[in-house]
Amino acid sequence: MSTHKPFVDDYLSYLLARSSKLVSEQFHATVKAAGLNVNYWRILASLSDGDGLTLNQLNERVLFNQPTLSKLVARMESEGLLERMKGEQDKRSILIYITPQGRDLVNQLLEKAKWHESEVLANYSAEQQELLKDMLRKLIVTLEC
Amino acid sequence: MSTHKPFVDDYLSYLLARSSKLVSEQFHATVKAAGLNVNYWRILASLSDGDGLTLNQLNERVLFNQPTLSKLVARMESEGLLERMKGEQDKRSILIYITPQGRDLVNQLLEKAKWHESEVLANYSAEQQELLKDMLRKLIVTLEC
DNA sequence: TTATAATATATGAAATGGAATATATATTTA
DNA sequence: TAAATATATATTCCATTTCATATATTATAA
Repeated sequence: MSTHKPFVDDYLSYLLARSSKLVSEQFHATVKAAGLNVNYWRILASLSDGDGLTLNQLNERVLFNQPTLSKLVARMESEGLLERMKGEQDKRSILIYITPQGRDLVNQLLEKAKWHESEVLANYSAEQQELLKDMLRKLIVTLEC
Repeated sequence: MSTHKPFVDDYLSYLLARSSKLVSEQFHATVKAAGLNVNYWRILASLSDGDGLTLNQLNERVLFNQPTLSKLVARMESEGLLERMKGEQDKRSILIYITPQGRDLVNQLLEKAKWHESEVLANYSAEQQELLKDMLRKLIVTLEC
């Protein structure tokens, strides 16, 4: 009898990638039903608790590539979800704001996202949920140095 | 004084996506130095502990799209990293094997991946490391139902 | 100051990825 | 068994992303 464990099942990066993909894909259907794609959703969610970020600041949160985010933001502006304004103090930068239309969309989805998360974590106690998130947050801080 | 916590910093899906991306990107430099891209690496790592998987079986592990994996595997075969063989019992399927060249590459990287992981997790006790991985594995099982 | 370097964002060509569909084989049903 | 349906993989076409670079502005140095 073998107790061999496949490499990937004990490899943190794989466990993170797999769980991340599974969670986000499960919610994808809801996002699409609201007329958004996942990238739009991630951008709006990242701006939801405080907009007026520059493109670079936003990019630090969403972790796209700068040209990718640049194009996505331009498209979202043309679709009425975001607004871009030249920075006052630094005229190279652009500040990104959510429009009322974008706000409506994201607010609906924030509710659904919280509900989905509670479904995903239904088997975990409140303490375990916090523990998991804390470990991930700690990991993120470590990795950002 | 505000204790407001941004939505995304308390949102599991975001924490997973962010930590996943940060971990894998940090290792990306090593992968590239070995002459691979991340997709190749994920495919080889997934086959490293037992090849001869069908395209679909492999796709369940790497979580790409079937056409994407199909093309990647074809390319990797043409570059001498993999070999494809028609299935014996089911001739629709193809079985995917690592070539000696692919094996050499992945073996080098498996070592480095383990080392990188130990760096990433240096701040965690052995118990905490297992706890984190166990929670992620449990999450994956939950999500796959 | 003016020249030089650095930074923020945008753009264009090329590579990549995804949705829909084709092809080949297997399975089921009548 | 023949026809219909299902499954595994490949392919085509198109949208998106990426790499390299351009442009505009700011900061630094001579």
